[in-house]
Amino acid sequence: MSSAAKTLELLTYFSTNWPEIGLSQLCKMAKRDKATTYRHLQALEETGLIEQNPMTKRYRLGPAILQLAQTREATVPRKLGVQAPLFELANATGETCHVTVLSGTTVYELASCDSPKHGTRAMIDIQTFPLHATASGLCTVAFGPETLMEVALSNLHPFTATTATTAQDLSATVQTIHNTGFGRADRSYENEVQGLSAPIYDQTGHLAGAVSVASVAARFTPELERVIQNELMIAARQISKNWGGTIPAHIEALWAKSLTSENVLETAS
Amino acid sequence: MSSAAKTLELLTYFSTNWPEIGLSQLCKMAKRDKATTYRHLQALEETGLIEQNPMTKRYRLGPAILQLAQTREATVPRKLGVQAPLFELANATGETCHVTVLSGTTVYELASCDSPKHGTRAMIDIQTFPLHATASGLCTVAFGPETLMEVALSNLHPFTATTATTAQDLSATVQTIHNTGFGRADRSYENEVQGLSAPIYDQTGHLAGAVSVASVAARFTPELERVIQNELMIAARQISKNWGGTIPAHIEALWAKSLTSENVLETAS
DNA sequence: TATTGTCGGTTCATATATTGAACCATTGTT
DNA sequence: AACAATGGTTCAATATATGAACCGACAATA
Repeated sequence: MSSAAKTLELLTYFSTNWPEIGLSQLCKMAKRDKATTYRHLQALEETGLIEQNPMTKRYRLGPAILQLAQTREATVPRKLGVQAPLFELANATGETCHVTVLSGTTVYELASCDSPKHGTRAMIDIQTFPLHATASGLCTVAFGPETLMEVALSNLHPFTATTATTAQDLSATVQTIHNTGFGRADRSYENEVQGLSAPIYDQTGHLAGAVSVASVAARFTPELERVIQNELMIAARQISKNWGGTIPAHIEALWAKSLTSENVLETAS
Repeated sequence: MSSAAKTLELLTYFSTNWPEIGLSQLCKMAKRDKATTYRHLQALEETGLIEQNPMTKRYRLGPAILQLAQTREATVPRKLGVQAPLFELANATGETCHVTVLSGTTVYELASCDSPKHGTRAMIDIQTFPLHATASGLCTVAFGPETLMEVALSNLHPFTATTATTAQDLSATVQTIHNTGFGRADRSYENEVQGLSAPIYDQTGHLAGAVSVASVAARFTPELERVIQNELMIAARQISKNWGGTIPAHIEALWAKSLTSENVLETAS
């Protein structure tokens, strides 16, 4: 691992739950030497990516981050096209919703929106989504570049009893997604969370990310699932449009089929 | 210079004007070897700080930036408390306004706001403000930590004919600011730009940044200066309040004195 | 007040990771 | 077809990162 990579990795330890970190603590977290970590922090501080709180002597993310974020959003306007549809989705479904983006072989959270409807909510507080265990991740594997499957296989960490931990499990799960057009994670990342997701496309015509709904598993029903799928389609289409892309015809076909068969199921029951 | 620092420095070459950069171009800009730069870019890409546009093969800022920005703003809510007062300031003065923050010994731009009032505007497109040549920088030197003067002295780059380039010039300029409570830069960064600024404080009680107005020098008059100073005080007070601080009494005293003497000047003329 | 533990920060010999000239494969231009 | 860009890769030389031990400051404890 390069020194630069080690330095950059330090940034990932900062989060809204853990916004300020002291030197010693950071050493423990990163499992590195104090002197090394200190020098890395200094390099980060020089560029303004982190700064030291003069009161507590602890470190926190710095102002340069905001600069870069502004440039990023000006370059690739992603968040802008996400806010409204995501808000709609959260309200329509009454659940917590996320939008993730694929960069390289990693699925990053771009935005999330909680619905105020229920007291209990599915809370997901991660910055990168595991490919094999979350609805977003699985959806990305299913419709993203081929190479993602290998990456997913290289880390099959078992989060819960239903996490796919073998190549067979995973490819079966992905196969289902290929057939339905919706990502699905049945308590496979957290025990009480049921995830559903749909792919998002941008102007390149390739998959750019996913939009997902994380339901509290206890109240997940087939009716709710249909509602969510319906809203996911709307959100995915809108976000793709805002990003300069469209949902490919083969996905739209899958969705149409999915809904039809479910309607049949419904009328049968 | 550490390898990590070199890696991080690459990020500074991305801006809204120059949002995507190819490997070779970046090498030229950073004056580094291609192999080195490539490895550095890879390190940045691994953490999602940059990504490669799959169409053009060029690099651009990545999605992880947005994550970090969200965390930063949740940790230290700066932008939030700036938007409204800055907008007011731009409208009231009819000029381009900036808010800068001090982190370590560097003055970063946090936000800017153009007024639509005039066809010509003072455009400043930089990410870090030179301490010795801009109103914000000078104001920060004047009211920030003592050590800033040394840093300022170590780089007296002559941007224009009126830039302070000697220790005497600089300390005279800073002395004036100490006396008036307003930063001032008379065409010392760009030939057509006249800058005025006021300090901002946060809950630590120390200087946290500056708010500034960049006027087109051709239309700068004593009356406009008074208007701007007045609006700067309002903005500085409001932003400091939003950041959990207040303008120290000695600064308020300077401002009160400044305004009085100017009123005298006005009635005299 | 002496003791202990922890904190942020620093030093220096050791050894490991970084470097860059030269090279390759593609692509687009003349 | 030759040329000049581009992005990407290799490997010996060496410059750079590393971490155990150390320091001074502070806070809690006895």
